[in-house]
Amino acid sequence: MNNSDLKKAGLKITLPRVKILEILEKARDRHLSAEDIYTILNESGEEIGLATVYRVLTQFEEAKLVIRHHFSEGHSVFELDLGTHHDHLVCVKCGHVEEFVDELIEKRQKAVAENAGFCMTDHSLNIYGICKACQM
Amino acid sequence: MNNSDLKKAGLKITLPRVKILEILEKARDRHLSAEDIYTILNESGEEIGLATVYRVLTQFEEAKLVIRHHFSEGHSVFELDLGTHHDHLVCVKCGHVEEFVDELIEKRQKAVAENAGFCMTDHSLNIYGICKACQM
DNA sequence: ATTAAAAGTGCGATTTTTTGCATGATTGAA
DNA sequence: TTCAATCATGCAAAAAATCGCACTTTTAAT
Repeated sequence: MNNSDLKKAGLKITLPRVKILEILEKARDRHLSAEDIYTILNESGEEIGLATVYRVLTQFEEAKLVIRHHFSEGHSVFELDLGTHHDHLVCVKCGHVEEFVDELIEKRQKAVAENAGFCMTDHSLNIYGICKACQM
Repeated sequence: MNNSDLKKAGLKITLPRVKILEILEKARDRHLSAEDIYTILNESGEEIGLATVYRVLTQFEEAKLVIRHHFSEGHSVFELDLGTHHDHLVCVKCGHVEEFVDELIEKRQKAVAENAGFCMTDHSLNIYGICKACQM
């Protein structure tokens, strides 16, 4: 995920966008909220407004550079969209996120949608719990 | 779901709470947001503040009278908690919600969590698509 | 019925997220 | 390079969601 991906998406290459992409790259195991990203930017001395962070993330979502998730915390969190579909295990204590794919579940989802007469466009499965590290 | 359920939850029986429960009862096929409920209250002439609606819904959630969902629209929506776990098919056009349970998916979820060393506390599966009615 | 304790409500203030607008930066063509 | 067109940004203002506090209402014991 780099500047040429921005270009492809019809977005100009600007400091806020490059920095935000970098931050998302470095946090692949931990999905970040807009506020998280804003804090990280501030701490590294970048003078980027919170409004810009929200705006950029929304644009990235539209451009399919990132995926927005609505975990049960309330606010949205974001991760880079690497094109490979997956579901999530979310630790409710530390926020750690693990990804998984289960073909059987995928298959059954399709079947459920079909049975109900739905034309499936998307789906999201989140399993919440306490991760290994937090159990100790 | 009635006044005695409020009592059991340690909540006093007040007009806002009773009215909000009634509204949720009548909208079982369509999950409502706080704003939706506020609008319905206003239209039926009740002078209940938006803050109260948010507060009551949060209390209901804590009391396990309602379940809060984070569908992809962004804001939370609520449904009565009738005690039977289920997942959701959500129509992205009309907001219609259908419930389903698939034992195979349930089983696989447990297995996935276990394999990852997670102690599962909860899970949510939403399938988004166009419902039968909206396809015509 | 009366009443005191506890809990709930509405209002306004606060926080969180989004938007509008004037200024400033990026881009590709000359 | 330079320049004009276009798009982005920051700020302040607006919406959306939440919280604090003074005032009511509910409750259940009398």
